[in-house]
Amino acid sequence: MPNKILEVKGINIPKTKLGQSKMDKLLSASEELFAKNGFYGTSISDICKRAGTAVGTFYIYFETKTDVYKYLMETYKKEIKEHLAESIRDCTTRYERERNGIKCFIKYAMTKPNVYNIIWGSLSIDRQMFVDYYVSFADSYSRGLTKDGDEVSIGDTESIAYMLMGISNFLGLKAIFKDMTDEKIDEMIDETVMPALTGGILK
Amino acid sequence: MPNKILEVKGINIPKTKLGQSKMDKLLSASEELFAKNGFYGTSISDICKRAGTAVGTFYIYFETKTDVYKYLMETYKKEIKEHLAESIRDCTTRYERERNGIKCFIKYAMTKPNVYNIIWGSLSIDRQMFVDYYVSFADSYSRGLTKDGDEVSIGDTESIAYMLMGISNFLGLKAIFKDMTDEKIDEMIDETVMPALTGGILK
DNA sequence: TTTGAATATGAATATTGTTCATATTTTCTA
DNA sequence: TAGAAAATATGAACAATATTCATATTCAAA
Repeated sequence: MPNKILEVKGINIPKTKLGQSKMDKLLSASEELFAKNGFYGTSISDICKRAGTAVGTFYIYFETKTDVYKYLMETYKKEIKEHLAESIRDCTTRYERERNGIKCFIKYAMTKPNVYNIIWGSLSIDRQMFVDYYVSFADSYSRGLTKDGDEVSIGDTESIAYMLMGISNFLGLKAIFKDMTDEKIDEMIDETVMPALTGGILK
Repeated sequence: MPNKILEVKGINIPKTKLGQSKMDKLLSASEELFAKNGFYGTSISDICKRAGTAVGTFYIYFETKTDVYKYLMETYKKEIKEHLAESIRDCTTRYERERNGIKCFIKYAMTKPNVYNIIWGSLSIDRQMFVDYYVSFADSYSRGLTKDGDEVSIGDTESIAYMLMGISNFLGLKAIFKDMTDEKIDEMIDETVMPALTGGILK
């Protein structure tokens, strides 16, 4: 649950203990209700009811309903980047970085299936948010791949980055659809995905 | 624009010329407005204004606003499957089928950038629609790969299918973000993507 | 303790998705 | 072709929603 409050446009950071507590409750309630009923299946009054606040309180901290959404997306983005950085910290080869990164991403997605709702759903809510998210992600990825250039297939690094992002994201989807366990995920990555990444998906 | 009317739950197919003309206009208006302003940025009265009908007319053909969305998604699904089938019809190797399939998908996405809005956005609107779409897509893909098993990397075919779907989808995203020309797309596939698919993304 | 800033509140407003009673058009039958 | 039945068109009315705002309460610093 969110405890460190991020600075995001459309968000008014509270300045007192009372305010922080109310905002925290509003954020948790939003996250839970968005996960259960979706963005548009959740009304502000639903959120406020669960958070134990009046509707007006919501609008002290969030300028619009979309802004809570943006805030949650920013939270996930930050969490994913931190998890990924941590997961590849001690790796010495690109192979290891990819293996750990993919496993990490999928396992994160499993604990928060809501990431897809939030990130992909942003296309319906605020296209620019969606574009910024993936462009920024592809940029970091691309830089990393360029550094490890001698361990990566020839060609345009940015395209390779998009390919790898696509692989992680869709394997995450599969894991969610099939409700895979951590063991099943490891098995999939070690026995199918990594061999395909090194030996080629097509023979 | 939609001319052959699909049978979809929530849709009432018109039985007269007048009805068909009205429904066509409502569908075109919906498609254009969803593309420009998104599903939730478009109101029924917006759609009806543009289509030149009364609001009540909308509800003769569509039970809810979400049902127009479902209808458009069904249309795209059908179109994509047809385009893909056509693009790989004369191929003799898996390599050719993948190359043509990926190019075809990306170019289709370029002509209708709205596909992502519709298909990925469906996560926010009707999760089951989204799941059904990709599960059914993965199933077909998987069956195709199994048939060509000797040309495909070892391991679980279904996982490979998800990897390849991820690759196509994210390269399509890149093409849209960067507004790539057909030539640039061909270049990307031929010089970066196909070598990575056969030689391995990681060395 | 005092005082201004921060916060809380929920009734009021404008907009939306949806319904429905009524009017018109189309199709089919006699 | 007449005319009845089915299909379609219409927009005012309704319930639910996101957002605003005037007022009341609480907080934090002096």
